[in-house]
Amino acid sequence: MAKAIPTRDEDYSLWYNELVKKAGLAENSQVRGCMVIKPYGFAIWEKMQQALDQMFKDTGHENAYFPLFIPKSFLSKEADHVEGFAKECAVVTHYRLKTDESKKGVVVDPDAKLEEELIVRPTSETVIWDSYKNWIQSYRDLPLKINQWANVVRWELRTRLFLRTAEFLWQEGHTAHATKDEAIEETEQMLGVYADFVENFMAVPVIKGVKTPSERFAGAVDTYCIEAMMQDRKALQAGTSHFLGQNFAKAFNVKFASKEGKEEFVWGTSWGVSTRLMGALIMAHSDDDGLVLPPKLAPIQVVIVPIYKTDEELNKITEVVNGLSSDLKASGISVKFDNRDTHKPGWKFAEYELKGVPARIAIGPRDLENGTVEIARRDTKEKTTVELGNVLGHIKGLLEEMQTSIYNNALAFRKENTYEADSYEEFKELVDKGFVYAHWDGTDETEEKIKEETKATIRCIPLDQKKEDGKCIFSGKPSAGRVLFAKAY
RNA sequence: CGGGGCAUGGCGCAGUCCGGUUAGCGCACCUGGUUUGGGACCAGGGGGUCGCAGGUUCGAAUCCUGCUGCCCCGACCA
Repeated sequence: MAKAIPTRDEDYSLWYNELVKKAGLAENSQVRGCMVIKPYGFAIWEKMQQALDQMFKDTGHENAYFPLFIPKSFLSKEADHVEGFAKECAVVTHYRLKTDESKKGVVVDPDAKLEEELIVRPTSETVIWDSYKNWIQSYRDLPLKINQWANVVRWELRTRLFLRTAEFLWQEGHTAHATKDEAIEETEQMLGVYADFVENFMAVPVIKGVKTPSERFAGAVDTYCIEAMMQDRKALQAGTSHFLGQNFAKAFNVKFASKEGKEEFVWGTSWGVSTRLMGALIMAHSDDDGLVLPPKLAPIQVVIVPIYKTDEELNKITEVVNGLSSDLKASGISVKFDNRDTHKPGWKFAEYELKGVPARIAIGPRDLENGTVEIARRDTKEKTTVELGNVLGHIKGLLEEMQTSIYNNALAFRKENTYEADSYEEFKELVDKGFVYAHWDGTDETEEKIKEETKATIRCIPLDQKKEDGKCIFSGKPSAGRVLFAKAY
């Protein structure tokens, strides 16, 4: 897989930024901390959206849309929630501009001050629960399982393309249930959906787990997460699913009449993944020649490049290509025939490698003579000559093989860079090299001290944690199992 | 918000220390020709308020003052 990818933070960042720009995915906007997603980047995001949306529907969810603005008072209804988000909110205070004295520009009209400021949503729990209050009266209205595709704004101090921008696109699910067990089940189910998507579509292996109290979502009782390893061996939180208990129901007074005729607060969940997944996709698989996209998410799965000298040759090639591409398309494979005469074949090869197109078919005079084509795969760069009649079968097999091979490579990489530490000395050394499983005494203080001294955080308490008695690497106090430590984005 | 760096054509940079012709190079772009199985070559051409605002000077990309924006590292976070 990747060759010569820089591992120093600084160099890796530069490499990543350059790749995102060169591949035509996104660029920094003039607007502070925001990003412009370019057509090719958005096409990949759309593939992700499509797959996720289908998975949400298959698990009984419906889409809806709620307001961008949240009255300030809503946010203060849930104490932990407001504390968690207060420091990163964009606030609308006025509703009008006017030309300034010098007539050269515009200024905020001080007479147009809002009575109650509006917050640009950093997440929608509050507006949504405010609606749910009116939607839910009886157990017959439950469960309520809704998803929203939207943009949110968080005024982060430091931004990075896709990974942390001031405005980002995401999906947020918000559900309400009659019982605690059902809500927990929903939380875990959606974590499973995310893990399934990230592993089977994005070809990125993840570790499912529960966050420690200090890393929990503001307002949640429990936060579940999936954590993935990037090629610089750092961890990236790829998705979260929260069990909200009755916190928001109580804050927004959402009650229902149970079968037994009692009035009870509903139980809630929320879960989300964002355009950060684009960052994960890029950082997990790319090499020095550009992106490596798993076939299931590649906007173009097969590109066909003609090699010709004369119009006559091009015509012959086009004839063959037309047959080929209609066969491929009939099998649900997305094909692009790049017959532009403005670029040479070599240029096109490099361009589609940069964009991560999984398979490339080249057809030239030599092939016309032999009744063959040349098929190259992006991940390994292997080239094979294939008889015309076998192209469809070959491509189908290749795309499937690449999807699993890309995943297996990422999994092997993670395994190679995952360790167990039994002493703090050992831990400090290993945590620079990747994921480290170690014993922890379960206290906030220990977690915080380790973070201060090593920059590593507890990514999660793995769901498949095996019971194993041990001693906390920091305090020496007893521990019942290892937790996952890593440096993270 | 702290620490470091940067701002010169669409992109990447040189020139700034030590002020002085017409601000230069690579890539990209346009025209013509030759090319086309891994980012072609030759010839010609277009494109710049040197981040912004003041100041010093006969003269400022270059010196001084103030401002703004961006990038990287940290704190915060998906």
